[in-house]
Amino acid sequence: MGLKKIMHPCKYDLQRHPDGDPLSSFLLHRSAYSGHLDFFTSPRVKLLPTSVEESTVKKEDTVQSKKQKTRTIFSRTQLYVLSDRSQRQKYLSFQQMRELSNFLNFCYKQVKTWFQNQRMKCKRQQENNWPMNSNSVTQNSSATIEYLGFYAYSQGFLMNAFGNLPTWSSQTWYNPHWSN
DNA sequence: TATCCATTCATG
DNA sequence: CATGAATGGATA
Repeated sequence: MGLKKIMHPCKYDLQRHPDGDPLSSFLLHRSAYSGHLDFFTSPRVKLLPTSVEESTVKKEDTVQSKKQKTRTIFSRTQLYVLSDRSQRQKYLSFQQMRELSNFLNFCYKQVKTWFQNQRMKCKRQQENNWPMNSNSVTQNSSATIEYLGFYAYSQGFLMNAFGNLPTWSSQTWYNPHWSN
């Protein structure tokens, strides 16, 4: 009727990770976490040590309560998993994306969007005759191994081998709104 | 349905 | 200002 399309409530919602990334904590624990791991020493890593946590502050009550597009800041771990996957596989199917989103704890839509943007970015670089130097992400990282092994990703099974998920399992900071 | 693409717009 | 997540339209 009068309403063309219901605005999804998930659209303009504050979309920040309360925590930098639970994933990394988990991964750190899983791997030989000796003191401080350099972990993701991606060449493109920007200096944001506490930034992640700082970024958490959302402008919730700012007067600018207009339709602000929220730009999600993915944690380095999440980005790593995403890039790693994108390098192997350019296109994922629903299932794969859903599984991935499930693992990373954000919705399918976000994964899809990320992959899309990633493809465009990649394309850009090729068109610009980029030197194609440094391989972006570090080739090998325990993260991938852990991540693959833990979730038996290739198998298509979504089960955690350890049974007990840390507090961050989901629900704490998972927005049901975004599961679109 | 998803993807491509230009564009918007929040962040650093 | 550059990067990049998210949007909307066009298209298959």
